Parts: sequence; C-alpha cells; structure tokens
Amino acid sequence: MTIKEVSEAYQITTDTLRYYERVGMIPAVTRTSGGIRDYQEEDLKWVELAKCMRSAGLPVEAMIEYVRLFQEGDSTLPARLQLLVEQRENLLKQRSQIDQTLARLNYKISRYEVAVRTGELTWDT
Amino acid sequence: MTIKEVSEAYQITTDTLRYYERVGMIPAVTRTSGGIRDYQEEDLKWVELAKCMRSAGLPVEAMIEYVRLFQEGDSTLPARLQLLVEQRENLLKQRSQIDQTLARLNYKISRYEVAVRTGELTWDT
DNA sequence: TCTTGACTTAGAGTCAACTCAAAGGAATAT
DNA sequence: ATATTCCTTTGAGTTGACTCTAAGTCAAGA
Repeated sequence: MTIKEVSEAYQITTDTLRYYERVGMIPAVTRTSGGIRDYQEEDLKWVELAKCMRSAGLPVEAMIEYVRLFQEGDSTLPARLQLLVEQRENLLKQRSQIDQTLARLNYKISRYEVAVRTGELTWDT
Repeated sequence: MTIKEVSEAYQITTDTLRYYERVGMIPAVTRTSGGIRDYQEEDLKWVELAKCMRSAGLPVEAMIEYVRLFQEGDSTLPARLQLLVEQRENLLKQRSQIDQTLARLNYKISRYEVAVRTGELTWDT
C-alpha cells in the first residue's frame, strides 16, 4: 500500500504519515527496493494505533516512548504496561473534565433556550 | 482580589490571566484608581468559566466569540445559544473518541498484565 | 525516450496557547 | 526616604503538532 493510499484510507495526510515515522511515533515503514514506502499489514496496525491515540489527545511523546520500548523487546513489558496505565489515567481525568463542562453547557443551553423563546434574559453570564 | 490571589485560588498563572484578558477571553477586569487589577465577583465568574471551558479543551477562540457576543447585548442571544450548542457537539465527539481509546487501552492493559505475570508475550503490538 | 505525477529528504514555516523578559509604576515595611 | 515586592505593558520566545517548500528521484503511459 502506498503512502497515498494509506493517507486516504486513514484520513491522515502524507505529510503527517511521514512526520509520525520520522519522529518515531510508528516504527520504520517497509520500503520497496527503490526506497518508496510500501505499507504492510504490520505497518498499518501501527498507523491505526497512532491515529486512535492521537485522536483521543494522547501526546505524540507518549507514543514515541511506547514504540521505543516495544522495539527494545520483552524486557520492557512492565514499563510499557506502566505507560499504558498512566495514559489511561490521563484520559479518565480528561473525560471527567469534559463531563463537568458538558453539564455546565447543558445548564447554560437550557437557560438560553428559555431566554430565546421569551426574548428575556433572566440571569447573568 | 489581586491577580496573585486569583492565580492561587484558581490555579492559573498571572501571565495566563493577563493573556486571557488581553485576547478577550474574559471581559476587561475591574481596576483600582492606580490601574491595578482588582477582581470582583463578576470578574471571578468569568475567570472560572474560562478555566472550565479551557480545561475541557474548548478553543480560546470560541470563548472570545462568546464574550464578544455577550457584550453586544440581548440581540445576540440566539447566536450565543448556537455557539454553545456547537461547542457541546464538539465535546460529545471528543468524549466518544476518548471512550473508544479507553476501551482499546483497557484491552491492551489486560493483555499486558497477563504478559507481565507469565513473562510471556502472547501477541503483537 | 520523454513527460507526468507521485514519491523522497531536509529543513523551514505555521498555528494555538501560552510563557517569558524588559522596563518601569505602585504599595507596604522599616 | 528607601528598599522590597508586586503590579503594569509591550513584545518577543517557546512548545507541540503538524504543514509546507525546495530540490531532487522513481515509475507508468504516450
């Protein structure tokens, strides 16, 4: 699979795919004899994982560290586990923050709906 | 309340508080005759709202627009409602993305826990 | 063979959201 | 009155995550 095809399949620009590889967020991608990227199953799994983690807001740095540990072999299993647990912790915090803000937005929205219907504002900010 | 006190109360640096005011993410703060910021109840409400929205990841730009509309008066009520509804939509998407990633992290973590216990890796990435 | 379009790298540029530095004014303790 | 500490503004610098540019290489069709 060419970089263009991967780009379309995963909705990630070719620039970003090269960037991910360059900084080590995914391992080096398989190449043709001419030096052109030819993504294999294995490579696509990494791309997909990277996309998933990034879309939730996990830092690029965390994925780089994970890939680095992964490539070091089985001795880093506990370190990788710890990294994943930490990132899960971060996501849980982030989600609870979003929930708090959603509750607040819902409240404000319900107030605004009344205000827009009646043309009257019954409170402040 | 001085900027320092607000900074400590809300865990926002004084630099960031001044930045928020400068870009219009909160309305101009009350000043003493000497030109020094003296946060009133009203000002603190805005600070708190800004902090809440930012901690959920809402863009500064959205808050700026909200404040702008707010200061324009009651004629902008529908526009403000629409802005809030859009931002809620964004947060809901963001949360569902986090949930997806959490599910995946949980799966990986459970696999890693087995692997670390047995000292054996039973699968790939 | 020639052209066209996609591929390559290295390195510079952009954007959002801060964060810091410089230079000076104000309020309080001694 | 002087020192200290906190306040002010303006404008520049930093960080994370891309995104773009330049200069060149490769591969498929006319």
